[in-house]
Amino acid sequence: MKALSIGAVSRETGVKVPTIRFYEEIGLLPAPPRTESNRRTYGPADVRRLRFIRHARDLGFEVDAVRQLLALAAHPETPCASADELARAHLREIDEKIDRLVALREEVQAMIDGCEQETVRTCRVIEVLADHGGCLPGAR
Amino acid sequence: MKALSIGAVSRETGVKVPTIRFYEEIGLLPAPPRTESNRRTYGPADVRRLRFIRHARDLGFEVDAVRQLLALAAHPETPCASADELARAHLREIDEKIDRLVALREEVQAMIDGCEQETVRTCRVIEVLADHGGCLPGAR
DNA sequence: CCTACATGCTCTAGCCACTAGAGGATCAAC
DNA sequence: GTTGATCCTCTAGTGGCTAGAGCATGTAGG
Repeated sequence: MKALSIGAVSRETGVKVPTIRFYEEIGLLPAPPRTESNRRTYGPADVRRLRFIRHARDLGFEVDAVRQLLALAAHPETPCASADELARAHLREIDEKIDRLVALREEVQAMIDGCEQETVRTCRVIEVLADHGGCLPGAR
Repeated sequence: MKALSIGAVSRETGVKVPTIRFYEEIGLLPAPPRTESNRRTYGPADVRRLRFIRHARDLGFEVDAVRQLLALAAHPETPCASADELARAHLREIDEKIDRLVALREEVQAMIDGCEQETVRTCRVIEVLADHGGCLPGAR
């Protein structure tokens, strides 16, 4: 009926045209039928799928996780424990990232606070970087 | 006097051997002299520079920022305002990342909380992804 | 002195998730 | 019929490394 061009789908979903083609390439989105002149034609199901993908990506799920979530969404009768577990794992990752960033923030803030705004010779920022207290070789 | 091999420098600084070579390639670390058999030989200055680089990278400074910080560190007489500004800009970036992650965390948490652990058909995780409320096309 | 094995070298390719650009075909509107 | 938007494929680039192939050296034990 009303087949959509890739540009129309892009406007509908907010996913950029090259990204849609990329998702097709990596198998996130099925390859759609083409017109006589070789243009991709999409239907409503593709739009829904792309929106799903975009939401998951926006929430920071990795492509592999999105693939799993899509597979789960395709089987409404299965228990949702696996989707839940995916989300929980993702939450743990987010928490870890936040923790790391907060620790980092404090270190950078301390670096800035210590700086007396004179010359580089006495600059805390440079000094901290040049001789990081409590640093062990290989403690990465 | 006591020239260090790339492996020794790696152990001293905690920077992996291939990474040291990579830093040389991108011009963060000067190309060191070689032995007769073409092996890199490093001195104390290289170790200091690498440590500086590693600390800055550990603190999340991008390579370009590290380059600028190194240039500043090389001129002790210049005012440190630029180093300070680099660090402040970095702090702002960290804050933005934290804000975004915290917002994300809440959204994912809400998604998990709403899930009643039944089948995928009623799973909030899948549902939220499939139909994200308040979502505008292109609002990325 | 010989033999392992570690370490070094260069070069290429891969990771993630796209993004950018070249060079060309096709479509819609005027 | 012409302009300009959109589409196609293909290649290459981003950042910051990491991994591996295939080879040449260095070092320690026997």
